[in-house]
Amino acid sequence: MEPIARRKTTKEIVYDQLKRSILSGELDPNQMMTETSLAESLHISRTPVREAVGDLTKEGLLIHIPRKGFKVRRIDEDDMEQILYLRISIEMRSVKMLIDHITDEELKKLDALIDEQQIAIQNNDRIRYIELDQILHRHLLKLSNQNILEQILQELYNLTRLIGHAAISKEGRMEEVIQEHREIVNALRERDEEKAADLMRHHLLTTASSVKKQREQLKNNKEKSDSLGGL
Amino acid sequence: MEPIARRKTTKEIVYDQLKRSILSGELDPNQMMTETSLAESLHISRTPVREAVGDLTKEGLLIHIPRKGFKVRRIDEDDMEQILYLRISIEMRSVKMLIDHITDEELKKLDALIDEQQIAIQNNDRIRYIELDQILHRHLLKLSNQNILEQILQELYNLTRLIGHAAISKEGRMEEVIQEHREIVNALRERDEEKAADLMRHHLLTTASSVKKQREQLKNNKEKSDSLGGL
DNA sequence: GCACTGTATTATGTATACAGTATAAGTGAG
DNA sequence: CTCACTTATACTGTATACATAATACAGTGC
Repeated sequence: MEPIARRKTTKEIVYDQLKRSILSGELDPNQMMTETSLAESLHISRTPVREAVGDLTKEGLLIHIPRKGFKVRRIDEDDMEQILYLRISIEMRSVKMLIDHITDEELKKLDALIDEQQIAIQNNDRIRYIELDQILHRHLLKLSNQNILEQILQELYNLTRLIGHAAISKEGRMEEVIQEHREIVNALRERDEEKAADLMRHHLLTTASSVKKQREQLKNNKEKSDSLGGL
Repeated sequence: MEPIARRKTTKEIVYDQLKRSILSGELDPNQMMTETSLAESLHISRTPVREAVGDLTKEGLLIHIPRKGFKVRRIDEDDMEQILYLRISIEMRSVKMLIDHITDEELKKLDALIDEQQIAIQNNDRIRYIELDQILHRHLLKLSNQNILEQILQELYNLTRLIGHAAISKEGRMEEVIQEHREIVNALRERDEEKAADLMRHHLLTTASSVKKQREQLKNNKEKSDSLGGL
C-alpha cells in the first residue's frame, strides 16, 4: 500500500510558505523580518517559525543579521558563476551515470514532463514552468542514483532561483529551453553518452548566459525608472 | 581593543561537541540517541539539543529515524565516489582561481600549515593531522574567493570524515600526503596552473584510493575478529 | 546644541509544560 | 502458544514563559 501522507507539521507549512515567497520573489530582499513578527502574522508560536527560518538560513536562502532579523539573500554575478560551474559538473555526471540503465518507461516520463512544461508556457504560467524545470533536472539526478549529488544540486537550484523569476523566464528563452530539453532526452534515448552530456553542458551554459543578459537588462531598466522617479 | 569573543550559546556547545564525537568516530553508528536522552545526559533542556541535532541532520552527519531517534550516518562506497568527484571539481577550480593572485605571504602561510601537519605526524597526533588537512584545503578555497564552493566543500569534507579516522590516517599514507601538499604549493609558487590543478586531482584520487584500500582492510580484520569472537 | 548615561524596547536563547501519536508492552481470550 | 486488543511509554511538535543582552531612545547635564 501507499504510505499514508503524514499531515504536515506547522514548521513544514511555514517553511514551504516562506520558501515559496522567497523564491517567487514576492518577498522584498530589503525587508527585515523577525521570528516574532513572523509568528505573530501567522498566529502561531515562535517555535516552528524559529525552526523554519533556521533551516532556510542554513540553506542560504535567508541571511540572519544578529539582533536585526532575517532577510532574503542576494546572489551576485560571482555566485552565479560558481553555481553554474558546479551544476555543469553534477549534471554531466548525472547524464553519464544514468544513460546505460534508463528504461523506455522512464524516457516517456521525461517526455511527459517536457510536454507539461510546454503547456505551462502556452498558458503563460511562469511559476509552473520554473517548477517543472526543477522537477525535470532533479528527476535526472534521481535516475542516475547519485544521492549526494542530488542533495547538493537541490541546494544549488534553490540558490539559482534567488536570481528571480523575471530573469529566468525571459520571453523566447523558454521555448529554446524546451527544445534543448527534448534534445537531451533524445540523446539519452539514442544512448549517446557524449552527445547527451555535451547537450546538457550547452543547455546550462546558454541558460546562464541568457539569465545574465536578462539580468543586466532588468537592472538597466530599473536604474532608468529609478532616476526618473527621482525627478 | 580586541573585540570580546561572544560567549558560545548552549546550542553551539552541543553542536560542536556532538560533531566532534561523530567525526572522531567515538560515537557508535549503531547507537541511537534521542533529544531527550542527550538533553538529560548533558543536563540541559531539549531546546538547544533539538536545534543542534536538527542542524547536524541537515548537514547529513546524523540521520533521523522517526519515533526512534538519531544515529550517525554511514557512508558507502558509492557516496565516497560522488564526494570525490565533486571535491575534484571544486578544488581544481579553486586552484585555478587563486593561482594568479596568491601572494608570497599567503604561500608562506600554506608552508607553515604543512609544517605543522608534519609535526602532528611526528607526534602521532592523528586528530590534529586530519584537522590540519581540512584547514589547508579550506584555506585554499578561501584564497580562491569562491564562497559558495567553499560552503559546499565544507559539507563534503564533513561527510568525508564519516569514513573514520582509521581509514584516513593510514600508516605511511600521511607522509605521502605531506609530500603531495608540498608539491601543490610549489606549483602554486611557480604559477603553473596546469601542474597545480593536476597535482590536486592526483592528490585527491590517491587519497581516495588509499582510503578505499584501508577501509577494506579494516573491514576484513573486523570480520575475522567477529567470527573468532563468535566461537 | 551636543554628549553621555540610564531606561525601555526588542530579538533571541533556553527552559518547561503539554498534547498527540506511534510503538512497545502487557493482558487476556481462543 | 499465538493473536488481537488494550494500555502504557516515549518521541516529537508546539506553545508559553522567562532571562539576557543589545539596540534605540530619551532625558539630563554641560
